[in-house]
Amino acid sequence: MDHREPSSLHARIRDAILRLDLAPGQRLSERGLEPEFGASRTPIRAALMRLESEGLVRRDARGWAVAPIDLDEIRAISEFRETIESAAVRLAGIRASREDLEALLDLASSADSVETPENSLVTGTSFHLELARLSGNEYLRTAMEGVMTRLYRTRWLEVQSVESRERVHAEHEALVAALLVGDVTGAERAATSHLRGTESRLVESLQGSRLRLRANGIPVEGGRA
Amino acid sequence: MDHREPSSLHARIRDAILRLDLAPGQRLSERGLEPEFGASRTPIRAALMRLESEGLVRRDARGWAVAPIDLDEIRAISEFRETIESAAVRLAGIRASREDLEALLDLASSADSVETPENSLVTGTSFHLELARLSGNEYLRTAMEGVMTRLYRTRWLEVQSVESRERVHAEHEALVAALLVGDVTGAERAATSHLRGTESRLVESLQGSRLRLRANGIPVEGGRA
DNA sequence: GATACCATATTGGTATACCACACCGCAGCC
DNA sequence: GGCTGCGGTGTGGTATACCAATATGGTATC
Repeated sequence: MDHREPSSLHARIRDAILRLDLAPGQRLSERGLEPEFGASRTPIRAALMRLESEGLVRRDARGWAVAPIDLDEIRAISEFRETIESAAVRLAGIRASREDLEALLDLASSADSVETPENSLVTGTSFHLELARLSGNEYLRTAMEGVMTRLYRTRWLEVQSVESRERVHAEHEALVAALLVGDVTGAERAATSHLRGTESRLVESLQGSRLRLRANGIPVEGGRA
Repeated sequence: MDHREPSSLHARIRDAILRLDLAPGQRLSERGLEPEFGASRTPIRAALMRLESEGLVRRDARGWAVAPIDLDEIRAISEFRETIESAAVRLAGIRASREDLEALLDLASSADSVETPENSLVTGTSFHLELARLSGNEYLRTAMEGVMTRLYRTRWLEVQSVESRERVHAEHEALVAALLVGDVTGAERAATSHLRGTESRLVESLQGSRLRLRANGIPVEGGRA
């Protein structure tokens, strides 16, 4: 690290996991993380417990491990997400002000989200999180946050190609456009088809890259196909 | 407690909160809980952190406090719950086996759930949790668990009258009955109207008992009415 | 050569000492 | 009499020592 570290320990370990610096499935030990993150066991333990509740880290009889990427889990989360997101769209359609929606459109239209995978990932996350916030329901927002966190690592695959990034970009814009003209059912439909397309492409890439990921030492569990 | 304590520290503090032995809003200190629960700060701290992630305890600049009961939050959770529950019913209608549904009907029909407030509370919680489990989606189940936990304390009010308990009992039976004959939309409708009725009665009782609760030193925040 | 056993290192779990900060009350000064 | 400053007390945050359980690897024996 060449600059100071303003983030909390939790945020730093979280980022290491989300950026795949800590590989899925990798075992972690509290003492082993001490030198790496320059903290003692107590705060590291606290961070791990919080990460456990966010689904990024697991604890078993043998100790801690970075949560593996599991195809069946991805499918279940995607299904859950569909519920959350369509409720969020519906409520946002009722409650969001025009200014809110225009700000959301700005976010969705942000051109540089297409430029790099990381931009696309970050902007896409913000978009869905902001949409959930506009539902006016804090619990929907929190649920969406959990979903985005749990899907983040696999979405690295989704944003690799510029075509994918452009498609996501366009679908986000279309969704907000529908909301802006008061077409809530259209927006819901746009959200659902966006998610279904995204999920199937995600699962496909994941299946396609299982061998590659495994070759890099990243275990990929589950998956019927 | 007249019997040994097999439960984890987390479960014991959780129960104390849910049974209102620890009052909503009450401040907690890590050292203060040591003698009360016979553990040292480290595990108490761990339990508090977990309870924080479950929404039963809060942390602010001044320290820890039992989460207050807030009318606006109840409304938001109820709205969130409607989303979760109707998705759960729909998926359970698709995926649950006949045996699963019959077991659920047994649970819903259990006569002693009407007898005492505590029975009604416990059985009702199990019912909705089991229903969510039958959705086959672990994330829906977890979300339902969070919802039931957050609503548990206010539901003490709902289960006071025998009429309430009987009504809940009947509505649960009707919901499963609809699922058993394959009437998924009917079951969804039953769930939604059940929740809406429950919520409005809940909020009403809560408003009605604000003064009483406050008189007992239990703070009740929020509420437009 | 295989197997059983024992020493050891590593794990998370717990207890506790110390720290910095913040609030509160009392006392002394203006 | 009121205001200001200072000390005491209580808070969570951190570091660390110790414990029990377990996995592991090497060695000795059969």
